Amino acid sequence: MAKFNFNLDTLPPSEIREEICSLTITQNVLQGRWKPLLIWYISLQPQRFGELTRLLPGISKGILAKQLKELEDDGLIQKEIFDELPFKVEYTLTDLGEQLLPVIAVMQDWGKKYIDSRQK
Amino acid sequence: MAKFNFNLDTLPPSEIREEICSLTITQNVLQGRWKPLLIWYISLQPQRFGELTRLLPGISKGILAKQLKELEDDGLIQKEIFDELPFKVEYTLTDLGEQLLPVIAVMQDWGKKYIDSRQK
DNA sequence: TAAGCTGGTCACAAAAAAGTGACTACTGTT
DNA sequence: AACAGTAGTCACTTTTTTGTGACCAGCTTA
Repeated sequence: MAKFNFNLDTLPPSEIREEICSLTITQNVLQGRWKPLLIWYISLQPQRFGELTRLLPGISKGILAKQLKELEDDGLIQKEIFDELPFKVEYTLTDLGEQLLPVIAVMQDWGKKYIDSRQK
Repeated sequence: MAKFNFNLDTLPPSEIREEICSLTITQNVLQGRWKPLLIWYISLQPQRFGELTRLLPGISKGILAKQLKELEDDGLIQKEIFDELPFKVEYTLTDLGEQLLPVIAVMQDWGKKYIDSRQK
């Protein structure tokens, strides 16, 4: 069953529907405990699978592989396999992934405001 | 057990830690299937409980009450009870909640880019 | 030869999130 | 008197997400 996230009985105007859809899409793409951090780390420099397990404490290989796969399927990151021995893999942001960086940046800005507001 | 989301054995520099923390805070505050939409609807105009159940198709009263409560506890929205009869309740954004609107806006911008990228 | 590195997959268990339906208590309408 | 609307709460079930530990195959180092 499709999730429209708006009421089909009293259909909102199309510009409202568009805002709801675009917001929900971004939310879904970022849904996952490690995804925002993964995108941010990969934006700093291309990252390898093993390096990400070291950067993120407590992440399991299973969920790391799964969330990387989902980010790849959503077109945010790409995977490059180097056939050197021992072989290695590098994850980098796609253009679409780069375009997501403003979202990460404003999230960080707001997080700092939140911390400030709690320290008063 | 606290979730630092960074590696305590090889502690990253403090400016990196700060970015990780602020990003994770914002992520946690927005975590919940309906929260971004709730914030957006409330930013359009003060909203009542019943109106929100009508705007959001399929949301249950239980989860709506829970997510509103969490947003209130996090200081993003405030609840005003009017003692008229029949009594009514209105939810509005706090200052901190208003400051979150840029996050919602860039999420919507990116969602539109994502839709465009998929239509090619 | 054994252990450690590379980057994973898989089945299962645990935890977290979300949904369901009944119930509350008050007022206004029919 | 019965039903609708106000805004919820509560116990329970279902669904989704995350974590756990074993396993794989090829290579390097001690």
